[in-house]
Amino acid sequence: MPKRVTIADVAALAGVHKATVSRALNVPTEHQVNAETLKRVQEAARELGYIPNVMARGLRTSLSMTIGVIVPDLTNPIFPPVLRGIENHLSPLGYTALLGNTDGRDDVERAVFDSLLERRVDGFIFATARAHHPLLIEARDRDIRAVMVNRGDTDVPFPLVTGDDASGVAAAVRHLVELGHRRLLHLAGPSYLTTGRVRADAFVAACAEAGIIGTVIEVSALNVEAGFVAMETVNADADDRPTAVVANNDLLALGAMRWLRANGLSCPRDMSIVGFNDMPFAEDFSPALTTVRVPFLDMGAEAARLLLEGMKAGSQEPITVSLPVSLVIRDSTAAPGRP
Amino acid sequence: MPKRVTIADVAALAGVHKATVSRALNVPTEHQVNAETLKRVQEAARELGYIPNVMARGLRTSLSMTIGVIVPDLTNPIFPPVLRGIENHLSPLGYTALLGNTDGRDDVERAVFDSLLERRVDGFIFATARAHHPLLIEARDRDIRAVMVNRGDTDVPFPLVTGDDASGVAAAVRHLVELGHRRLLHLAGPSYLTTGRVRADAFVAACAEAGIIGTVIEVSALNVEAGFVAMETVNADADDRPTAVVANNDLLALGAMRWLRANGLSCPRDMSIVGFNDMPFAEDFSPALTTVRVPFLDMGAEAARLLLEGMKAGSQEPITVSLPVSLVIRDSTAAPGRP
DNA sequence: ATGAAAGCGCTAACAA
DNA sequence: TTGTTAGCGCTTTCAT
Repeated sequence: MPKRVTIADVAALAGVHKATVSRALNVPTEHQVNAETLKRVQEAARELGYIPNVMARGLRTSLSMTIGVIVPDLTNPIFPPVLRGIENHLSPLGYTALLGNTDGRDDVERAVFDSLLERRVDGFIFATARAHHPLLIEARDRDIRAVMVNRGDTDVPFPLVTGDDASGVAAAVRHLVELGHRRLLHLAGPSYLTTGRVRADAFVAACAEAGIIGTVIEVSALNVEAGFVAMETVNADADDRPTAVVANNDLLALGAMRWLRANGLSCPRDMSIVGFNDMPFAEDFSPALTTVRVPFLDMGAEAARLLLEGMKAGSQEPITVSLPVSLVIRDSTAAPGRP
Repeated sequence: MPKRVTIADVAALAGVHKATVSRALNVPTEHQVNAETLKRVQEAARELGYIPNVMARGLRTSLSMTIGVIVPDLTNPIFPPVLRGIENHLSPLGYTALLGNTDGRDDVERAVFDSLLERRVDGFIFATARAHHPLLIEARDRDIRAVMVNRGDTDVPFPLVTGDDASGVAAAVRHLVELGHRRLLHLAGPSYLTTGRVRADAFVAACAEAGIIGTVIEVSALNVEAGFVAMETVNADADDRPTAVVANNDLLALGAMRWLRANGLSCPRDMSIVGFNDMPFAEDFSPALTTVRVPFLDMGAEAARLLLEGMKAGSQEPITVSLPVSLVIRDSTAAPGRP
């Protein structure tokens, strides 16, 4: 809509050829331009309010300087920090992130993926990986540069940036055992998600090591409702019900809290709850949630770094970068039977 | 990275001219192509895995089919729903949203704005408007199509989509008065934000109408810390301290809650609190927050609709669309002096 | 209904 | 150091 000033206009005003303008206005080539000419071009550009056209440049260089970021749902509070981390790393390098939500649906993810391909993104960051994900397999077959974040795929050789889930769960179990808990319940994420499996395995292992009883229930989805529903399988009145819950994520933990309330039970007096992620405002929940903090900002930044590295190298090692997590103890955990 | 199939390859395989392929593959022109040819082209495209190059198309049509969305900070939980609303409206129409965070800094916003201009976005949605915003004035001078969302500018004629703030605040005050409160405090947003002023004015008006005492404190920023800090101006021990707080948004309300806790006071027994926005998980706070629900998803969708409408029309009426809000009563409000 | 030709704005060889 | 030339992949007159 703004009147379009092109490189030709700048060239005319500066009295040089288009190519010289191009050279002058691009950092990597500006040094091969006479200092005076450079100044003249820059002034002409400023005077005309010249704004380079990234589409034209991209067409010529076959580089869009954009990265496609595919997430299940941006309203899940863990993803904004990941995205911010990605952008923090990309922006200074001239890259822009193109966001796509899938709502957890394969057909939507396909559409998003295609749309991003049409925009010729230079690489992808997937937060939607799962076991044997067809889309990731296709991406690999197309020889696309990509990185997975948070969750991984079981059989696709893209780099993965994740939190140290096993340590996190182990720390949570240890914390509960130290408080005196002996019957734990794990609200496990769906087993087709690597986070679901890894954390469940770690839970079982940690319980075994501590010599206590650890039950696992697999939820149907990673949201508050699913957490509530999963809790309905425990008998609220039984004497041998679990005294503490380790949830696959904070949303499930929230669901468990709501279930307690709905059944006239109190957290942590009647049951302790530990979440995972330390999502924003977890400390403001009722009660403040004990949870495992995952460094999502760093996670995003590291994913972006790794992707760019792979793009530059022209090839990618399928390494897994595991970021340290930490247990944040708040008010949702206490010794069993005590407020 | 994927091997690049162009329209020429498709043309060759289908045995037609490039132009025919272009016509066949674009919905608005496909009808001017012979049915048989059309089929042949589509098959060739599919067989080769042809993916149109949006950059090339954009260069030719000078349409990028992208919309720039500028928000202060995506990790503020009210913005993801707005963005989702925008995308929900844009995607089916072939548009993509390009997101930019400003962190509330003018220089960052400038950079984001410029970067979006370089990408030749077809229009803007600003969630960063404020009184006399220089950037918006510049946007208007450049004859750019834009819409403001949530907050407005005082002197720029772009359409604005907002919640019905005045009604929301009035409902909150009425609710508190009905509970028996007579001394209210308003944590007002910065006065350079239209939301800050509009809500503060509505608060004063509502208190006047009810014939009660309404004090206003202007906070320095719209976050939890600022809410906490602002509350430190009230004397926790005084008998005539306010019995209820109406906060400009949920984050400030949260800050007020933390201040109560820090001062050994209880909400709602010692002080009732009403937020604004009904951000995600407001119902899980401690206590569950009474607040004014704003339809952010609709807000985003309406902003996108309005923008596209203005783009098509070639001109924009500076109308204000005010979306209805509703008071959601939870546990943070009660009669004064009672639990 | 289809083809021919031009050109969107830019960069990258190659010359000079 | 600067200019010349060509072309990235697509759409769009204008012919046919």
